[in-house]
Amino acid sequence: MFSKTCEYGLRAVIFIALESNVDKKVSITAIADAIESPQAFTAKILQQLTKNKIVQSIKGPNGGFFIDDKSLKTVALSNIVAVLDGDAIYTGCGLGLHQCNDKKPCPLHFKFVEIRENLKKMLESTTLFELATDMNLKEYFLKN
Amino acid sequence: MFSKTCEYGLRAVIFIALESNVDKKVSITAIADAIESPQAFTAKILQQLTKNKIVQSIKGPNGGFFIDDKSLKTVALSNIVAVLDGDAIYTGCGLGLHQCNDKKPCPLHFKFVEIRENLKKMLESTTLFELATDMNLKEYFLKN
DNA sequence: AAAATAAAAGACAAATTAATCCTTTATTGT
DNA sequence: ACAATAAAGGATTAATTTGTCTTTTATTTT
Ligand code: FES
Ligand code: FES
Repeated sequence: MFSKTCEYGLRAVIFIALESNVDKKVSITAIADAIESPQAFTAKILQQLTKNKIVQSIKGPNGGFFIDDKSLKTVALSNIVAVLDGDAIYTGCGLGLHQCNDKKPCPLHFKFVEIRENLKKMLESTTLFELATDMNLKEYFLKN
Repeated sequence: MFSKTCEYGLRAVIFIALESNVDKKVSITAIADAIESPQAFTAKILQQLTKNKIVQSIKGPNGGFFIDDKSLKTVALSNIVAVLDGDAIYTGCGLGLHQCNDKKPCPLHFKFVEIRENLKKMLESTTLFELATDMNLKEYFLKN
């Protein structure tokens, strides 16, 4: 479904969101440990997300990654996926045609678009704030 | 969503199904041309599908690929995806946890499982026969 | 100012996926 | 039997994704 980059990215951001919710910044070491991902690789991913204003970062002692209150409420999972995997998942043809198109549909088009739209809506409607608060109520895991 | 292998495989099989519906066999050249895919690569994919009894093949003049009437009715898209991409798409965690599990769910689990199940059901309920007859009624495309 | 900390940046390396090319095997028609 | 046809099989190459390692830049504490 998603690339490894995107999987690690989503997990990392969710973890940062959780900590940001209690005003903590987290280092790349702490993140890689919490989500059980290759540290250097995860650092690269967070670099991209920082450039794209999904997360914020501060260098030096007591620095680290965090997400400001506004972003926490406005950033949805769809935004993260768009940055890391592009929008093929939102607009691409399930059978790999160059153009997904109602007028020139592949045999799976109408069935596939339905699934794709549901996925899109789900990602768009899931904000970091929702996930962060939800994780305080129920037990969820970012590694296993 | 699917690998290139799977995309080409699905398109190829749908094309073969269409032709088999009118008792025609098709060569790898005709297939690659019809679905606009790299010929040698598509040949490899069909080799796998032949081994897994999704399609049948006959060598030599007047040979080619085809799908027998029984397979046409019993083979669903889910079977093709399973052969070419494995079942990660049916059982894997959306955030890439090693194990997707109701008891130790990732933060996206319950929302993601719903999407995943819908995709699974769609693929399971779409048979080659349905696609082949459907394509005779409405205009669908296997390339663009 | 110097040392320590932590992310950013850049250059590589490894692994996987996508794709090609060449040879072999099976089948058919002449 | 022989030439032609078409898939099967094997080896190789190319491209992309995944992952590592080292250096640089920014910030803070002493
Ligand atoms: S054309 Fe294939 S999904 Fe739209
Ligand atoms: S644990 Fe992540 S989808 Fe089930």
